[in-house]
Amino acid sequence: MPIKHFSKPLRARAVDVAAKAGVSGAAVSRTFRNGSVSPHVRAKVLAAARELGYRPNAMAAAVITRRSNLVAIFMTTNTNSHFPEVLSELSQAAERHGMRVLLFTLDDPAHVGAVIDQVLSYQVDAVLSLTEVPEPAADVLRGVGVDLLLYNRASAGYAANLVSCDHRAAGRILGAYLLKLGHRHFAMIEGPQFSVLAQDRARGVYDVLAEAGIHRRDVPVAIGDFGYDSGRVAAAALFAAKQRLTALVCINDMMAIGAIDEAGAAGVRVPEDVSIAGFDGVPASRWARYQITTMSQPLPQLAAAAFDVIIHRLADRDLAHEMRILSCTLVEGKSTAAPAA
Amino acid sequence: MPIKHFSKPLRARAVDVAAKAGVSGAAVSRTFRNGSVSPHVRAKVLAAARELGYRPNAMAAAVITRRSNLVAIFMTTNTNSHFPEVLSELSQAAERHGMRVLLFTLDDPAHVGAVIDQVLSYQVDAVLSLTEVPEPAADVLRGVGVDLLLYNRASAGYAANLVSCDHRAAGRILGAYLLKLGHRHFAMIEGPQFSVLAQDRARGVYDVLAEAGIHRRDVPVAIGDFGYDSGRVAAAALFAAKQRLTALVCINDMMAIGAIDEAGAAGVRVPEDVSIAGFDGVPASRWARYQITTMSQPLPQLAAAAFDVIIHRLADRDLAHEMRILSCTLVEGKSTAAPAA
DNA sequence: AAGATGCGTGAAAACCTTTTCACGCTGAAT
DNA sequence: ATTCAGCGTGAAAAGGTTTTCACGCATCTT
Repeated sequence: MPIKHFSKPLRARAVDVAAKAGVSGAAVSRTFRNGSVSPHVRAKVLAAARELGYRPNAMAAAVITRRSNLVAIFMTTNTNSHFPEVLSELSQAAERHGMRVLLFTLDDPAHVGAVIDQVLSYQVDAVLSLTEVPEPAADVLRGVGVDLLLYNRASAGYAANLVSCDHRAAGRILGAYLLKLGHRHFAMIEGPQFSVLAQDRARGVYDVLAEAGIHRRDVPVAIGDFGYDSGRVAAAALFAAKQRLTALVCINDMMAIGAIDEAGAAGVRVPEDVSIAGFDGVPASRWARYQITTMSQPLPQLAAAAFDVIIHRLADRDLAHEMRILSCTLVEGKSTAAPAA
Repeated sequence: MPIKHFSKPLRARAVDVAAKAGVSGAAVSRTFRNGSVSPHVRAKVLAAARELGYRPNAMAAAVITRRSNLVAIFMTTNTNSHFPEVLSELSQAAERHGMRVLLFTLDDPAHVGAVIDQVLSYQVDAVLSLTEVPEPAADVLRGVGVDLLLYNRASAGYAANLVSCDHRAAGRILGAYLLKLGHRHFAMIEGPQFSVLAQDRARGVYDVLAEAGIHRRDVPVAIGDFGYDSGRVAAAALFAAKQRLTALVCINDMMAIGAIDEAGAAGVRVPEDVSIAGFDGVPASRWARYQITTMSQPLPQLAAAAFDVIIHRLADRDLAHEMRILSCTLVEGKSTAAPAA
């Protein structure tokens, strides 16, 4: 008679509830899984369960169901701007769909194999990644039939599901807004080369500028790394240049904030001398000091869409890859205005 | 023969590996759990496992082991300041101890019962909370023998494990620093009444001020809600008051940032006219524009200590409650200086 | 009145692992 | 030469659930 002495206070099992209610274990299971049970039996089961403090064992259920109701979320330390909001939206969206969030940090590239092992060991139903997933890892997931959903990134080189914003369109909208204000002399703080998201935003801006007859080569560019400090450095370089400049587009809010602070230090007035705009809609963009004009991302809708896709595909296995692209909305702050005459 | 048609590509089981390796299932289990296996058998098992892409099923293991290696983390939407760092530190610390993080949002008080049900259903080994846990919920956890660890909060009314900073001592250190600079005219932006953490910090400051002969009633106070805007409003009120003021202590960095911005708007120079200091050490406190003097929290050490406690108690059940208090360190920024003569 | 239909129910098989126990073997102690 | 301890191993039980299947019973059709 193996496995006998427990140190934990042992919890009630379905069979205990069944005994107490005078029904079979199957009835208990059906009651908790909304199967068809007569109201009479259901009441008895519920009463017994309450009395015993019974809670179904999700682990045991997962073993037989082959569904854990777990979604792995991949994050990085060096995380994107509005992390708390994103994570809490996701966790609540998960909860609404009866799923739970298992969190993994995907920092060390050498370690990603081990993470994948853990993820699969826990039988997650899907993986949602806030960060790049190396192709080999994605291959492993596909190999065992676990869905991978890229969250708010530009699509990877390989096929995967995608829920993201239309960053290029956001670039167009922001560019158009500045053009409409009357700006003709632009500069840009772009993101790292590898960031497709950053490239998309920039491309949108350039598109609409080109349509207005402003050539890309006439737009001075500095490159940043998405961080505050790099925004300051980049802005300093652009301000120092001789070229006339009335509108500075920063590829994310953090760098826009750095740029505004640099403007303050350099005696450049915002928005009187130069308009500065960003992307993201991070909380700090709304601080009274900054009030940045920015393209804000629909965080709750993104999270909802993500679980929509996940649930959808879980129900209807082997569907084609799904992509959901949402649009960003322009938030008119006080960092932009018509250029001086 | 129930349960026959799988839609998922089915994964290799231990018994499959055993068959391929020509050993028993027990040997496979022992190999993966570092039990005693001869090198010869271990090699055969590993080879077969690799070939089949086998990964142990953590769910099935949890059922029989009664250990899930899962730690529930409770967060809130309206989250504390350096959330990304905290969460990534915790997730990595968990990984180092062979544990995984299951994330829950504990926003809606009416909903906390349901969350606890889920937590227990997933057989988590411990709960680590970044937020207040209502006493009834804590009681339920204690009732089933699941450890509750309060993370960076002042202790709750009830008994629980605690890993936190010595906020009162931090208050003392910061107060002493300002006194040493020569300040005698203080004001304070405190936190909400209900926040014991905020009260602790304030108490520390008042303690050291009193020892220097400055009475609490001579320190003007404004109350904020930890947010940027409330920092501005509070600072505006204090600047407007007649009373002389050379040092403004804000109970967290976010409000200190608001206060600095308000000073800028009100024509009060920092630190020439007034020194401003905060608590936390959030990333924005290091932005070139602010460079706040602040009491920084030892985030990595906190996370490590948390899992230390969890592992420790898991190994040695029914130990007394454990408390680990770490100290904060003073970061001298540029928002403080000796008062003008 | 006889058959068909439907629904709620319980017994038992199934899910995938871990752990106990007994067994055979080797090498040490008597 | 015998007993003893120690170790690696496999068979089988255990863990807590879900699901199938068959069965009884009531309701509906002709």
